[in-house]
Amino acid sequence: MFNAYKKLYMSDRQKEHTKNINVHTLEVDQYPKVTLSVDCVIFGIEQEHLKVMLIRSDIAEFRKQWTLLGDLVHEKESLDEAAKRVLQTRTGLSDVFLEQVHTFGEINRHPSGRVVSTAYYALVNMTKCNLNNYEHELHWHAIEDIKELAFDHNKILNICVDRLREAVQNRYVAFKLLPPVFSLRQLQDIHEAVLGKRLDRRNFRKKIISLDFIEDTGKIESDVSHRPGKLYKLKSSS
Amino acid sequence: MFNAYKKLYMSDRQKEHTKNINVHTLEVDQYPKVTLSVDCVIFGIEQEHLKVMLIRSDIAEFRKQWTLLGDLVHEKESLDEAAKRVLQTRTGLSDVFLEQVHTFGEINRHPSGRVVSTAYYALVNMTKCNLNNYEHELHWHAIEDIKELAFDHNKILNICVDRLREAVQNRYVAFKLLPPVFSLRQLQDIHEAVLGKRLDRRNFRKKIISLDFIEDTGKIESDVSHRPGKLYKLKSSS
DNA sequence: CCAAAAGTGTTACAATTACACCCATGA
DNA sequence: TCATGGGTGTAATTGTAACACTTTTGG
Repeated sequence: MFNAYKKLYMSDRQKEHTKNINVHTLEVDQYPKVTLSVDCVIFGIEQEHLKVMLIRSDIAEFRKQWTLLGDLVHEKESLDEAAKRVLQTRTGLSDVFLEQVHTFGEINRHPSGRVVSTAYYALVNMTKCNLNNYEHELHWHAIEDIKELAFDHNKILNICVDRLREAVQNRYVAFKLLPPVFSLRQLQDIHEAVLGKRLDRRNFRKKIISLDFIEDTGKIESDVSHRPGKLYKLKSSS
Repeated sequence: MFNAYKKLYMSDRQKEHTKNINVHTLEVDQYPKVTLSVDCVIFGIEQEHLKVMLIRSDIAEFRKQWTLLGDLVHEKESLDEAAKRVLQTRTGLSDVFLEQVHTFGEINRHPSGRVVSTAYYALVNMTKCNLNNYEHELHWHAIEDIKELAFDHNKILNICVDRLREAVQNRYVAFKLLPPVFSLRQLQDIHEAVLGKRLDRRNFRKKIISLDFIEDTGKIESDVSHRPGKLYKLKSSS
């Protein structure tokens, strides 16, 4: 009743205004639509270097420039599903670490028309990837060697690298790359590659063990030409 | 040449496959499009409580339920611009703290059809807001009192509250709410309201002063019925 | 002089960093 | 026996958390 009363005092212009600005009060069919894509920043580690998967663009404006792996979002799939699909198509992998980072909605970021793109990043085991690199030279690139990418992909890549580093340091997502049984050296190698710096072995061990995620299997490495390291596994509660 | 050679060995199915999955190699006009919206979680502080601006939905499915402030993204505006526009339209404010958080792309999140929505959050000075609450009951709600919202807006709100708390603690965004000259009590009140808990006054002062963002103006509060606090301002280097 | 909030310093605890020697293995 | 990397502890530093009394103002 109080609201009805107020409405009497609302000008037509105010009404019009209020009506038009709230999507949640209206049907959406007649509204402008845009093309949506996902871009996946697929990270892997090889020889203690953080690498990212790139492909050659062949649209005219960016001929021969490298780009991230992306695709348009289909009509009947969510953003997360689209990102999983791109990852699965390019690497053959599913069930890997994949997270949304940011959505890039500038009007002119794509030369062929308006494309809003949501960036995801993934951390995958490169040795398990099944690359389909017949066309467009799908390849891994060390991040320190990457020069200019097509579109706004340098920006996207930089944001995703920051996010990956944050996730490795604070959420220990590097565990997701490990085999069921692993040495602390393997884990430390991943951390060092992602962070791009060496870590103190003693402090690293102390920290990881204090997290109480892992337990000693009693087994050790074999076939190494030095003292073999202990092998650990995730605690069942993790 | 190496690539051309490889192509000879690529099956038609592989070619088809590779071509279709990379948006960056194709024109986009013929692709499926979706409706894009932004949802703004507009935070304010009143009486030491964190509040958020909500409005009543009037689409049938959610009649009378509260929703965040959203709108469709226009054809010629970026996501950031759309979020600024929503904020400006609802509060009359521009130049406030506003950041993108996450994009929600589930297929059935909106009952009227597919709407992908990018969530932003803002922290505004409630006393400067010029609310247009004639229709749909645009109002502030204390976050601890919020029950069920329309759409997936509880989820969006929760993620944005977490983000705001992180930003206040680690990036000190509460400074953005302060007038040019302020007391440490004002700053602490904002922190306490956002975090939902009391902070130790001595530790808080020590921490803030150690950041070296602010300097003493030499002035003190007036018109308070107790010992007046010192007034500070941001250092010019900040 | 009373009520209310401002201002202030020390101690304990936790987390992080720096650092050097011996050990187990394969070659 | 040598080269390689594994395994380990301690001390210094830094950051965080807990805690109580005196001061200044208005009423």
